[in-house]
Amino acid sequence: MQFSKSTDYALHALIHLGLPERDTNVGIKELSATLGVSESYLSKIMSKLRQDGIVRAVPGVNGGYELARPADQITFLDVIQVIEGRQQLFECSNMNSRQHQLLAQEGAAQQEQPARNGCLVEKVMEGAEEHLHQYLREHTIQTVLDEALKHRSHESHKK
Amino acid sequence: MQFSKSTDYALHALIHLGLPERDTNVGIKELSATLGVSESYLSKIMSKLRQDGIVRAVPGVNGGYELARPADQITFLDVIQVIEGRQQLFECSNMNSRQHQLLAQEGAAQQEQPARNGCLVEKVMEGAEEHLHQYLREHTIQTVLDEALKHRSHESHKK
DNA sequence: TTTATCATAGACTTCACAGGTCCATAATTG
DNA sequence: CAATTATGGACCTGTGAAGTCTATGATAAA
Repeated sequence: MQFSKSTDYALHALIHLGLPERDTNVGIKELSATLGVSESYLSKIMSKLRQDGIVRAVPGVNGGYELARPADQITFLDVIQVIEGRQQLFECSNMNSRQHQLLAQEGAAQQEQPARNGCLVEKVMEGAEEHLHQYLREHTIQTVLDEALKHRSHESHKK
Repeated sequence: MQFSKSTDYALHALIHLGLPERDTNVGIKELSATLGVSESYLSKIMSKLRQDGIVRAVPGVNGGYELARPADQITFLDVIQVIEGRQQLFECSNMNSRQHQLLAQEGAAQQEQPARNGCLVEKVMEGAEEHLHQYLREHTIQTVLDEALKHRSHESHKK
């Protein structure tokens, strides 16, 4: 149960694109050199980000990538869902086991409750996932940029 | 990024052990029949739970498993960490990339800040993980049992 | 219009691990 | 002792993460 390295690379790449000093397009060479990942592998990740409208890409000389929208409108959840997919964190694998039938016995016997209300374990997990998502929606690429710049200015202030 | 099926099985097995009607030990046969999983596979999961002190096991005739402590003291987090391991949700894979050096440049230049404060992306993720864990600590096997029994009594009340 | 530069997409490889089976062994009770 | 139950290890298989390589397509500068 861990986020993939691709998610790591994607987030770091987006942060690089969001740094204020560089307003022009950033090529895959610079990105891969900065992150320490191969160009070919990082390319696929960037492609995914482009397909989902997180970044824009222009080919040709002086081409490269740039953020498709302001850094404070790219949430951690956005990035994670693009790379990891949108499958839910937990999925009950045996909804017609004897256990689930037992836990819903009365309703089924009298046909009063035709809508099988799903797995109780799954419900708890859905709550957990929603909590997690809420947090990840509140944190954006800009959040990290702010933190980085705060450190910098704090250091240069001490000087 | 999904919890494994083993976690699913473990949680459902613990719920079965926590049901009030059965006070005696529950064998692997009954468990596997109830959950719809093979005995051999479920055995290994139960062994893990035993090694971590979640359940007790007694071999021999009329042996089986029982909860090692009250159901309200077995949290979802406990179970998940036993099965999935205790590795963190996110780990920055290239802490000495050019990007991290750039984001910590001033401090390094003047040697005033020898302690490299970790990756900023990782920090956000650690916050997310802590949120998730908090939720998972607040939900126990008893939480699900209560929910299940509430449904039952609600149904029989309508009758 | 050619050419160098860049992104894109697909095929392919490697490796680790989830998911699962099977068997031999040990412990317990009647 | 014998039947029953849990434990541990060896083993198999499929899938997906992680990564490389190559051919193709788009673009801008010369």
